[in-house]
Amino acid sequence: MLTKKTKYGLKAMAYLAGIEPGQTALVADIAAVNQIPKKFLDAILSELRNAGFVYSKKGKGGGYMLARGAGEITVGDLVRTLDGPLAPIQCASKRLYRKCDDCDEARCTVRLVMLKARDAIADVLDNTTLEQMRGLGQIPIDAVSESAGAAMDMARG
Amino acid sequence: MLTKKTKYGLKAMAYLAGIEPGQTALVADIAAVNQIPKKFLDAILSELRNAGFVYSKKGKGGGYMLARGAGEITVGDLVRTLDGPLAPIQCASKRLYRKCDDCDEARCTVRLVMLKARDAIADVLDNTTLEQMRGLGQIPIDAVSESAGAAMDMARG
DNA sequence: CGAGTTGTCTAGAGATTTTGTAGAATGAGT
DNA sequence: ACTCATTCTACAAAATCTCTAGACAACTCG
Repeated sequence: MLTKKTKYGLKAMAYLAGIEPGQTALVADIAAVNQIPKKFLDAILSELRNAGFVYSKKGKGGGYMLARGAGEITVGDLVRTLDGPLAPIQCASKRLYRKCDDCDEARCTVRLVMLKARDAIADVLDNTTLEQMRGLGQIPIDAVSESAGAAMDMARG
Repeated sequence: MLTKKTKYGLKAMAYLAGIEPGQTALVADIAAVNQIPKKFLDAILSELRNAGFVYSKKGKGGGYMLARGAGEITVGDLVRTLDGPLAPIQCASKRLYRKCDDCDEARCTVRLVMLKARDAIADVLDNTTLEQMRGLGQIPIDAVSESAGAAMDMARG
């Protein structure tokens, strides 16, 4: 399960993807609209800024904006930044791999299953950009929940 | 990320799936072979027992065995029992759904993405049985007799 | 029956992570 | 100067995770 921090971060990024390009949004506004504690969101956006996803400007007329186009930021990368590896267990992670100390890796069947789970998760999250995520809000719900594959194709298209 | 508890539980179940049908395994042996703290494993197996996945017998000659065939127990159900929902966020869960309080569900794009992630995860874990998981670990025989074989022999006493 | 074996249950300790808050500092604009 | 808004450091309550202790209950064997 993702932490609230990650969920808040994704919602904030979706918000930023929705404002006019070149405009900035205030933390206070993002927090109010999405029901996120303001100070907590401060820290989250700060982290996203250090990771290069958003650009910030202080003072009057300041605020946050995306550092790149919404079509060039994937949900997968945001989740990795805020929540850590996509894989269910770290020894099954590809980008944030770390050896686990309680089993022999080559023969650990749990790891082999989780490797497949990781690929399935990454296939969804790494192929969904902020722009596509926003687009999901305009699709009738039953079309999304009905078939993951069909929805994916739509999102990719 | 899954907790260690879940990982331990899966490893223990894989172990039980590997012994002769009708035989029991001691907690102490499962713990030793898989490097799991014995008392912790006690609690985990107890939970799996309450959930109906394993059968236990007290006293001399006792121990644990699978309550059903290894082909009838899915990794997904084990993970749900030990770790909770498969979905990255609970409002995107199907079997363990719970409303989230910080957003309007129908329009929450984060939820819609995580619904697809959930489907992808469930597609892997619900379609992988303990038997299939064990199959993933099939390796050359000479490699087995080395350390795993010795450990197994030790475990069977 | 009695002794040894093995799982069961309750309780909780210790560590870590999560979810925030407070308040001063920094930089930008007017 | 003054205000606005992000940034930084520090902290703390709450929840969760990981693991242990110890008494207890059920079982087998002789």
